Amino acid sequence: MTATRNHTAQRRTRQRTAVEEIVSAGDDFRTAQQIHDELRHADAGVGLTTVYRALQLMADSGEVDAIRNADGEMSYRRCSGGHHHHLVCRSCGRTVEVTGPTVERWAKSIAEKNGFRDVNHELEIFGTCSDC
Amino acid sequence: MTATRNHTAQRRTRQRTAVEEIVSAGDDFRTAQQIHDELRHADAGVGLTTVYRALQLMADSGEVDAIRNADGEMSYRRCSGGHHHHLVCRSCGRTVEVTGPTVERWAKSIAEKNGFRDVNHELEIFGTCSDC
DNA sequence: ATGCATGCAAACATTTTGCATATTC
DNA sequence: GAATATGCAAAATGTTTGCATGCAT
Repeated sequence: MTATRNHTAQRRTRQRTAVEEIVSAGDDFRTAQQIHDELRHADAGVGLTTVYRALQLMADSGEVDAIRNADGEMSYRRCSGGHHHHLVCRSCGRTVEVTGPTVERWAKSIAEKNGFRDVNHELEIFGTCSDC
Repeated sequence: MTATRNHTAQRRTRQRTAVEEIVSAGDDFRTAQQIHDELRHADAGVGLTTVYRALQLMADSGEVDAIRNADGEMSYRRCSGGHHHHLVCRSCGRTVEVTGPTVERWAKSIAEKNGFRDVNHELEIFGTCSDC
């Protein structure tokens, strides 16, 4: 058989590039709609549908982190690389990435103690930041 | 001034009781709609709107845990009391409640180290359970 | 030239709200 | 009897999909 195509053939389009640029530019989580607004503001001419689709693809490929905010909306942020968690200010929304071997180890061990394998976890810490 | 009423005067109604019973009966997270289905099935005669409202009140008062599932729907589960986290089998959905002073302390300390106050957190651990 | 990507509008799904009516206190 | 709770239908919200057209390859 011929070489297996990695995934789907990703095509480089003006709008997909625009979404990537906007996402890469920021440092915090933004919803698809916020990103669409910014693109609109920059006259990038990218439809909301396309933004949704682009972000989904980017999330699938691990290019961005996708989390769900308190309102149940998806938020996206460029991924800083490794595994990490988020410390979110519940007042202004400021986000700090945190990592900690402590939790990693704890989660893994408690899961295995319960007979779970192939473990991973999601952690969000909420608080009020110093500016608020 | 007259005594301040604690919150709103909660009234005991047939339907609110029915929701509480269904929630107390189960052990896993269910969406408002699933709970409504079960009530419907039991001919409890409780409207979907009421189920939503009842669950919101119960969540506010800490009577149930409310989390958002992967699809962004709210799920509710009777609260076993204290603060805890969930270990979820990604194959069969089995849920184990876990607690751990380790994470609690870690989350609190890392948050405060970043200048965050009034901290709380949400943690979900996913894995494959021994039965799967 | 081929076929994935786009974008509009419409479909969808979940949750919330307005308001008349029923029920609890 | 006063005030809250209910329930329907409709609104609101966020996201997805169908399909004709455009564009990258």
